[in-house]
Amino acid sequence: MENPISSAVEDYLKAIFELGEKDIKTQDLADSLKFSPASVTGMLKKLSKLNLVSYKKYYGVSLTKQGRLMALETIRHHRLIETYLMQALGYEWHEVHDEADRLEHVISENFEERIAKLLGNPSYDPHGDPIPCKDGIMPQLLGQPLIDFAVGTNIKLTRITKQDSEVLIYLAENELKPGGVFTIEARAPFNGPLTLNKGKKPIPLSYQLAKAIYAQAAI
Amino acid sequence: MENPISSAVEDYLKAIFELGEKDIKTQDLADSLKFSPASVTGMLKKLSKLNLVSYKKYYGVSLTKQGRLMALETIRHHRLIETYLMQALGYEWHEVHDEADRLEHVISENFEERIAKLLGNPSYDPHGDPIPCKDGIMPQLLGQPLIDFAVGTNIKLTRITKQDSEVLIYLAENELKPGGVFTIEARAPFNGPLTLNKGKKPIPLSYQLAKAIYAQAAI
DNA sequence: AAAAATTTTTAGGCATGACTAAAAATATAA
DNA sequence: TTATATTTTTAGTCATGCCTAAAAATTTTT
Repeated sequence: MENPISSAVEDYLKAIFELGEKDIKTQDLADSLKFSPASVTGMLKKLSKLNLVSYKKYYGVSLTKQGRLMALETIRHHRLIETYLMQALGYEWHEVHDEADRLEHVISENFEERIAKLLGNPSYDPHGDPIPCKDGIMPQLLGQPLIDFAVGTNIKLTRITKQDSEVLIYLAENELKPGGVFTIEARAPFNGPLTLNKGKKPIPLSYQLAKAIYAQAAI
Repeated sequence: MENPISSAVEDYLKAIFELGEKDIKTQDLADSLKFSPASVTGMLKKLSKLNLVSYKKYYGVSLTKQGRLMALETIRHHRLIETYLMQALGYEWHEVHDEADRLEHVISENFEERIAKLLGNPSYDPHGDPIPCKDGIMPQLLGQPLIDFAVGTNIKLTRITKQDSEVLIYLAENELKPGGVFTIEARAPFNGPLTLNKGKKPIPLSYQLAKAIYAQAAI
């Protein structure tokens, strides 16, 4: 009767959470999970029956309070694990995501607590993503997209919202990670690339990429 | 066509390996895995088709070379993880087994290598069980069962072949773990209990338990 | 060696969770 | 507003891997 939650369910809840507050469309979920829309519909019915999701046919889904909490727990696992892999096991930035995607479903409360404590209960992971607290409270998102800053501004990076290996390797090579301080050197018109500088050589970033990198104004 | 190996398959291979060299009976496997004999038969047919096992109906199973290597890899994962959990995360002895049983199926080669290196490529886990090398070579088993030693002998514990929480808690409380040095103080006749001593108070061990604890003669 | 007991296998089911193809609903265009 | 296009759902499959009940093979007893 009281079945344990499967990783499939956890993946759906996480994906719904990450698609936002509004009513999520079947298609968007299917794209995000790389499943067929038909499969998604099937699972949504199941999640609905489990009261993890509120689902209106042809209209969209959103998480119930319970489903949201469950999504947050998985995300907490994921982000703690990513932090731990880098901090304690010397993983590179681009290596952590896939590993965390598997581990997040199997670690115990015990494991979670131990690594959280060891890391000093961090509020942000190595990408600058907030790590939800155990009570489901999410630390605030820090910063705004790079493209929102004027040329000449000094900024401190807060968050990188990309996880493609190639991008992360490029960024890591240029020390573009949360905490890094740079100046916005230039910005080409018509959604052209943006150039950062740290005193060394300038670092060009495509418009798309600059939209995915968040920062705060710095001294 | 080329499917990834499931954890179910890994569990079967591990169980077969741990039941020994000889032809393993369906019933023994079923008991060990806590599945019905019918389910075991079904899976054995599948493993046979995958060339992981050589299976003769009504007779028994044993691992093929390939299956053995796969079993050893899972066991290596398990034992490295147990070692890591205690050494790096401060787990208690009795907490590691279940956690390792879940993690062993999902960690990457990368993870395995990193924790192995961090631990200094250990050859034995916290229970004294040998950790297979990556090439499938198993370090030798150390020691003999406690009941093989004469009263008065000084012994060094090498291996505890039990994983019941309660037993492990009892043993840990009395510092009975691999490396511990004791004297065999007494042994009751007719397969009665055995008493160890370390200068403090004597530690009684049931015959059954004493059979499951291995040691070497010490100074 | 035949009968009885035990073990193992076969047969048939079920839950999970993916898929494709076709039907139905909704949204867009004419 | 009707026709067309798109999205979503339904219907039906399939693989995995467990289960129980019954049949078949093997082992033990008499």
